[in-house]
Amino acid sequence: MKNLPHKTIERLSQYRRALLICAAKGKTHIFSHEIAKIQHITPVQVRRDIMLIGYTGTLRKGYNVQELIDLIGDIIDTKEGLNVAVVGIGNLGHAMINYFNGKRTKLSIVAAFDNNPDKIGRVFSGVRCYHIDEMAGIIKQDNISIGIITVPAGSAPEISEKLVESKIKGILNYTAKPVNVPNQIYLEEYDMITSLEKVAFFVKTHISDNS
Amino acid sequence: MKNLPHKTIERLSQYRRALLICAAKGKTHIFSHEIAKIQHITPVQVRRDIMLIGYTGTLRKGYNVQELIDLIGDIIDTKEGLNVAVVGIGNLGHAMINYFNGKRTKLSIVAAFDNNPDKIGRVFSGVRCYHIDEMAGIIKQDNISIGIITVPAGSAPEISEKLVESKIKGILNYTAKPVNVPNQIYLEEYDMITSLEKVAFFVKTHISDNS
DNA sequence: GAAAAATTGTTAATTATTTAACAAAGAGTT
DNA sequence: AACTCTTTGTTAAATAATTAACAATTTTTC
Repeated sequence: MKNLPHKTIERLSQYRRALLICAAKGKTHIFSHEIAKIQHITPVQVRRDIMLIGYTGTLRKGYNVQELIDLIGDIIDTKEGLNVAVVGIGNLGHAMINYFNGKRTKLSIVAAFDNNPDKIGRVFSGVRCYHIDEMAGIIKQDNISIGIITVPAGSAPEISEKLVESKIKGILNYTAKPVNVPNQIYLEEYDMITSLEKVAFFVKTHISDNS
Repeated sequence: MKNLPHKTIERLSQYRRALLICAAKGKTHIFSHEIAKIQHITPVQVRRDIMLIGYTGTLRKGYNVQELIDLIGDIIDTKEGLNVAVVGIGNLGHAMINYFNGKRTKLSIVAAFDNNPDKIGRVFSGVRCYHIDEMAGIIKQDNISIGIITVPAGSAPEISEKLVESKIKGILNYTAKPVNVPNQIYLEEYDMITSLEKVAFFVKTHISDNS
């Protein structure tokens, strides 16, 4: 169980989300093919992922929903939780904060940063916005481990540098501009234009090869 | 050159973005290792991707920036372009529209849909918002091929169904809830919580194995 | 003009991920 | 109690993606 594949990690997060919904509906057990259906993947893949984390279901009854939720939590969460900051309170940053509001998770967005004076000091969906220059101080004070970059693409490198200086541990960069960070910092980049262009490509070539 | 790997498609989109910036700066040629540096990948991978699309650089001079931009365009764009609609004008939908504004690309967001009466009829960053019930009509009339779902997770299945009925060809689902579509429709799903949980996991296990 | 350095293009090897195959075993059926 | 069906867990095979290795060739340097 030492080295889980990256893809498995992603799926575990998704399984958990689906399982929480099932639990809320009062479902106590679930089959691999049911999870698979929800996630549009194969039952084998679900079973294999679950095998990798060392959980065992009951033959002909499936997996215990709550146990599986808890186990996934043990794997992907930290006990104490991690604090997160959003840098850039535009629409995207705001969406990010809203997204998390109410989601009970071990990840909490505890601060936001921007350089627009109109935003400094205001509280957005429960998250206070500070000036970017206060970043190092707040990140230390609030023990923030992860920074989400949602500024305009042009400012991304500068922001990422500031996050690095502030001793951040992980960065999620949502701008179209790739940033460079020392490699003890975990960096994940995602860009919506690429995704849309990818969809466009497959629409163009009318390949329909996803489940 | 028939079957490009999915990952290559994504990278081509990213290369092009980087190349456009280079071109704007007046750079006429670029080496594989320069592109690699920008994208944090290896030069071999860049060369291999470029090989796959059948382009050939000049030994010791690198690739012609403009030619490469044009060729990538031939591959991932359609000649006439494709029209896109955003469903759900919350922060995320709004971010999506802004993101695209001014980006010269063969993809145009030409319509938005929402069910909030306050938004119907308004124009957001140049994109008119219609009621969700008008979807089928507008999608047909404006020849829209791709739908981006940015509604609250709970409404995703319903919206996706409406898009399918409207004969959409590709869907990009940004909600945390996976949707089911017939498989001649290309579906791409992305969910920010999963990404953030993934970063958290790798921060937790302080693995620093990305370039 | 020979040698060294740089850089592409490509095949082969490696690694990562998914899928197939199937044994094992519980539950229901006759 | 034998038979059938279902579903898990796991090994093996297949597929996909990345990386290594290196020949070929142009430019630069001596």
